[in-house]
Amino acid sequence: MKNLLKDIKVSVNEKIYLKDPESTELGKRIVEHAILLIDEIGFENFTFKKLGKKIGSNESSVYRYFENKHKLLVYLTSWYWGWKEYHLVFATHSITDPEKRLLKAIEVVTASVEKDESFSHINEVALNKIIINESSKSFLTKEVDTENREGYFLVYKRLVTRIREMITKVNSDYAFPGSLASTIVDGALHQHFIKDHFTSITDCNEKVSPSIYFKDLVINILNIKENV
Amino acid sequence: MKNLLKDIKVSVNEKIYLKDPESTELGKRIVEHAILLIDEIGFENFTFKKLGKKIGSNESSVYRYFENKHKLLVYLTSWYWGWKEYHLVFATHSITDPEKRLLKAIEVVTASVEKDESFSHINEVALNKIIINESSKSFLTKEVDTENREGYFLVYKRLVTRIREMITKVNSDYAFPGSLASTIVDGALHQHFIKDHFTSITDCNEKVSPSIYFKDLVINILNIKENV
DNA sequence: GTTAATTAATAGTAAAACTATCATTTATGA
DNA sequence: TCATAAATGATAGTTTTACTATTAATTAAC
Repeated sequence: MKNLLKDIKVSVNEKIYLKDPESTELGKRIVEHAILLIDEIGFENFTFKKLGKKIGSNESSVYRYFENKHKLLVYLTSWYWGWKEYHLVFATHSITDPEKRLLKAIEVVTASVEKDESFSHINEVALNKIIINESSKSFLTKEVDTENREGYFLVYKRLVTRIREMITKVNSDYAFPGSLASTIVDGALHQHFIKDHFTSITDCNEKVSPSIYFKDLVINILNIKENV
Repeated sequence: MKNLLKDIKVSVNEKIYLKDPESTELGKRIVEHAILLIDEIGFENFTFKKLGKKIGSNESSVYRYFENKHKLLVYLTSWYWGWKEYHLVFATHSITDPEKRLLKAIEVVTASVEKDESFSHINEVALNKIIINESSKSFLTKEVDTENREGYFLVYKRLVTRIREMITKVNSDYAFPGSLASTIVDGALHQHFIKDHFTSITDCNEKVSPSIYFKDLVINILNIKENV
């Protein structure tokens, strides 16, 4: 699977960038080091000036690829969810049993990225940390409705929709498949965050992953039989 | 209940502010209009200069109460969760049946604030909108561990802990009471957000509230009998 | 009614978040 | 391979943010 995924280009909505960073060497360096720098100093402290310095390039050059750092964050989250979607599709397409399929899907979307799969220039481990710590800032803005209309969050919504459909396949009587699917995706990021920072309010830790918690949750809610 | 709650002072960790805004008229005006202004223009666009102008006062005066706008946000979220905690305690303390108690607690923490209860100078409807849209920014920072050690998030964690304990009372065999409690509190905010902005990925709407979804979820997970 | 505390007004700084211009390097294709 | 276009780099400049410092004016307290 790793090899198959290696050569896939994750496609991101063209409106998010001014110039496709995948189209040039500089663009790739910008994305590569933006990920490392945001992970290192946090999104609030991240600036294009610092990024320019880090890649031995210029602030103004970065501005030719992304309007501002918010758009860059939207780009990174969109890329991440697109990448997760590929993993999900690959990991589940050969599974015919709906229950097994759903559980595998949950495993994929709730799992944290442990080692860099070297998908081109992108460090997925660092990117995953950014998604946990920063991604909600990409939509928690006053511009969310305009940007949503422009399609900035399509990949994310499509991923949630895929899980919703799998839930419905398992139990068509369940009344809240969409809410459950969005709770799993958002909730997993939240559990990952609090297991690292607010340990007292979660049961997740090194041994019990958010995956285990959410699979158990879904098994209970949808009345999946034990021997799946 | 409304009258009882009216005279309670929600206490916020002293380290969060430089000078207690509840102690002076100006302080109250700062908090009152900060809530309205952040709700209006969003946290990113909010500045102490704009707030000073709005209250006919000075930027420098605001700085005497709060170090910066981040601390002000921490203050507001802490106040909100303290206020919610009072509601939860009042609404549940007379209920002896653990299952009914838990469901009432979930109702309280997942419900959106529909009308201003006029708790002194604070507009709870606007504040609730801020909690939905901005509150996660208060802990999604590089300083989260330091600030957590200083007790900035104690009220929030205590509220989650109360729900965790209620869950355990209902079903002591359930393995993830903490994760479930935190999922409910965080997940409810998320459902409120997406029902307003990403309608395609939720089943919540004007008729189906996040409360209904989460109560059903908990009933299923903890095997609560129907006639509660 | 004096003194202390609080608030208001003003000014100033450093950095962020850009925009604009022009020089230089690199790529393309006739 | 030379000319031209495109991309990048360097520099400078603007506005706004996020403060700090100082002093003046109010208000409160004893």
